[in-house]
Amino acid sequence: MPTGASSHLLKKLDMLISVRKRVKAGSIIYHTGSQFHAIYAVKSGFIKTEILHEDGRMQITGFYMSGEILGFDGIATDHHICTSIALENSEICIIPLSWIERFNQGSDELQRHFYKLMGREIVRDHTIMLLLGSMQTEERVAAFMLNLSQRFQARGLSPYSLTLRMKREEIGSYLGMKIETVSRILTKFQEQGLLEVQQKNIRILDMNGLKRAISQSPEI
Amino acid sequence: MPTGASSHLLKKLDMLISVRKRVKAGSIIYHTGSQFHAIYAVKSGFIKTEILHEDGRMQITGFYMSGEILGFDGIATDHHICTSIALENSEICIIPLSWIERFNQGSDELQRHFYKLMGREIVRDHTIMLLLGSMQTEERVAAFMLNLSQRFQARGLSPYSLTLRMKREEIGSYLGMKIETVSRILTKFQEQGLLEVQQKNIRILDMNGLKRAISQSPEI
DNA sequence: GACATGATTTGATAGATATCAAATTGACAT
DNA sequence: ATGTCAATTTGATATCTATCAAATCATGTC
Repeated sequence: MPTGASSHLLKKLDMLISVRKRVKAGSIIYHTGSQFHAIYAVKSGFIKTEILHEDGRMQITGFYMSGEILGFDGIATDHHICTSIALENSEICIIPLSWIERFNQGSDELQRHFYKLMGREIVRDHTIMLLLGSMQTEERVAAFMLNLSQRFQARGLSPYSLTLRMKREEIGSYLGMKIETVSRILTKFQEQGLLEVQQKNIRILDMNGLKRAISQSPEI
Repeated sequence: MPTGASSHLLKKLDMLISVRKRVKAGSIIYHTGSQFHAIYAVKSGFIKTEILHEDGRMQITGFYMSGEILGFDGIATDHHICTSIALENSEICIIPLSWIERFNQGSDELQRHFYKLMGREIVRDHTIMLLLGSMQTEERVAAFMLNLSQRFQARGLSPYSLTLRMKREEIGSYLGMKIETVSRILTKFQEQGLLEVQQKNIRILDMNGLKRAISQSPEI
């Protein structure tokens, strides 16, 4: 899974762009159907994006933390297909479309960076498709924890001590399973000595064990 | 689901680019790990892309038909994360990265188009994530058939008569289910009078019935 | 501290899908 | 036509996950 820290570009953007905004936990950054006019870089905090099907079904499509960029879902149609909501008090950088286009005219490098950022979103999505389409629930949860661990580590935090900002239900939605299943698997991992679970605080006790939990597919 | 016909840009590209190539059924257009240097527009035929997990698991991430563009999975890391294989004799346009960048310098409109094309891939991926994460197998198959139907229609073909270019196993991989399940559901749909199935030829008998098959999720 | 509320966990059971095995079909070469 | 091989379908069963119900826990309020 991609670590997601796009430090190189973000440093550039940081110098160029200073349209920062604070968003409170629970507040909506953009919602489905709204006009697309910017992408958003997370400076601090935790953001989720979710997509809604006509029949009312909803699925969380991503969790974004500092250094990651959301909002690309609006480019294709000029309207966002997702809703993005802050999971805690967060700080975001607003990067208007017009800026992107203007910068691109001037800089080959920046232009290529934006392509890469979008490309990263595509890679991330494909990884999730693989996860949802061909892994079992335990494997998905293990992959999720390892992914979070890597992203924490990429930010200078401990890869062994995770503070979840989302509810069990949101993990379940993201991973395509019910809340009870998430809970049971966390309990099981704890019993196996892979994790220590205390509400939203997860301690990874056996990193290799978690990795093994992914690879042990029934087939092959 | 997105229809995927990006006729507007493709007409432009058609005039600008004439690096066409014929690919035989079964041949690989690019493979996982290979250097990214171009994206590919399908002129005719049918292409699949698949992603491979370290432990050997494989999943098909997309089927591409005329007017659709593949290869964006390589932009993020400069190396493709998918392998793309022609499902029948096909014709593709090779659009080198260098051309894209050169064009963008000159034309705002083309530049925006490329962003939109990548954005479309992201929307497509999110739709599949929703499908894999929160639909049951019957609903997924129904959604798949309706999606194909729309894409056939967008190309001037009958939306009621579908010729599948992929095997049942490939449908299963794409939809996150086993081949037997695909087969059983097609049989069931046929018994319900929704479809007429003759090997790879599908006739849609009840379009609204298929749509209803998607929306009837157990929960609301 | 007792209470109210929402989140999470746990248990029992039902339902959906995978697995395994076998039969059938189709395409193609001989 | 006949045989061969791959693809597909079908059936019986096992496994996994969801569902429903209840208990427990955490948090904030009075």
